[in-house]
Amino acid sequence: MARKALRPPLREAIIDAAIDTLARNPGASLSEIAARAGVGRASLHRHFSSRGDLVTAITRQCMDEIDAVTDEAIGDARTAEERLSRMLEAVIPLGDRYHFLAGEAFDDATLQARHEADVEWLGGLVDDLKEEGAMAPDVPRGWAVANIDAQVWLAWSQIAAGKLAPADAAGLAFRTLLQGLGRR
Amino acid sequence: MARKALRPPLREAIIDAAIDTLARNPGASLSEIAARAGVGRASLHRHFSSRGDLVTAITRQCMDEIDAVTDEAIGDARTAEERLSRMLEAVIPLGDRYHFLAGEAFDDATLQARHEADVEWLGGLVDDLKEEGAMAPDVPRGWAVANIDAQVWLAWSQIAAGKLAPADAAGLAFRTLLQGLGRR
DNA sequence: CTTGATTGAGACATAAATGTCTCATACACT
DNA sequence: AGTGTATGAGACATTTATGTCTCAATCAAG
Repeated sequence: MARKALRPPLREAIIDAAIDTLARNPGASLSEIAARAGVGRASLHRHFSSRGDLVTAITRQCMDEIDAVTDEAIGDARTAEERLSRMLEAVIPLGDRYHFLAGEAFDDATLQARHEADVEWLGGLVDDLKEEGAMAPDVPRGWAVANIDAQVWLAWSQIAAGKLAPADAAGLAFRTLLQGLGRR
Repeated sequence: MARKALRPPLREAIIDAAIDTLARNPGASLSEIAARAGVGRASLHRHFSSRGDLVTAITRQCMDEIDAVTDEAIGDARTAEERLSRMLEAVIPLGDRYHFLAGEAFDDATLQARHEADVEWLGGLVDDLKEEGAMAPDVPRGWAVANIDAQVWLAWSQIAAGKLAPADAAGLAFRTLLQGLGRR
């Protein structure tokens, strides 16, 4: 036996290449993606019937990675503040793999629901932060959630542009979220 | 006389339509843009020889608007903090017209230079904020600049999504920048 | 070695966007 | 009314991306 799971490391290669390529250029062609994966374009179509299929697959893959990484990073955090900090440290380095998700319209209903669940998870974190007193209670929930997202992708893009040391990124994002750029 | 300047309000209509359309979907076709402008596709090509031409034109237009609006808003501001506040109030409402500029690769050298000048202007504002003590001196300049940009487009997108009242947006962005989301 | 499945290369048809062109119409100006 | 310009509609060729198909080569398992 041992068929389905072990045979094609090629599918993974294509997904990786697609993530890399589409992150740089969301409009990249399947030829580009196949070339980057070192794979014939026909073989790409053997694994993903359409472009939409591929996009759905990499979206799912990215969500899996993010969920896994954050779950693992947050495991032993005792406070919401700590959870936020750990989450930033874990997720920011993944920016180059998933920031293309921003603004992506989820045609797949499952992914749409999952994304909403992720947003809701962030909302819960915001609620907890407020309860702990780490976040001001009058900050709109949606604003806080959107800001957390924005800081993650901002930190990543600064790293990618060589303007920020990877080691400093998470701390800076954390501080900016909770204290802003102001003095003290 | 009175020829060149007064005749074609059509060029403006196309530019407006292009800004609207491309803001929603950066990959929109010229047909879509022409249709939204209520103009034949051929007429679009009479005013803009290529897609690149059009993009350059709307980029310039957006930059003009932003510069004009901020200059006017900032006129009588006495402190850097006040300049930041006024700038946010003035620019955020324009978000739907120019946020597509983010991540746009400037093929035109003039626009590239102009963009860099705008970034540098923001950098100067950051410097002044630090001198005034409104911003912590150890915040990296690039981080602060990127954050200001991010707050603008974040505020706009929250407004566009109906999650934030336009009247609250600038204040929230200002507060988030200087005090963060933290308590007090 | 033989068998079967997977791959790469490339041909092929289709669809869509782009840019050019023509022509009849509408409009502004005289 | 007469003239000239700008427009809208649409035909046209070109390019590019996409998806399907075929065929020979490769590779793994028996």
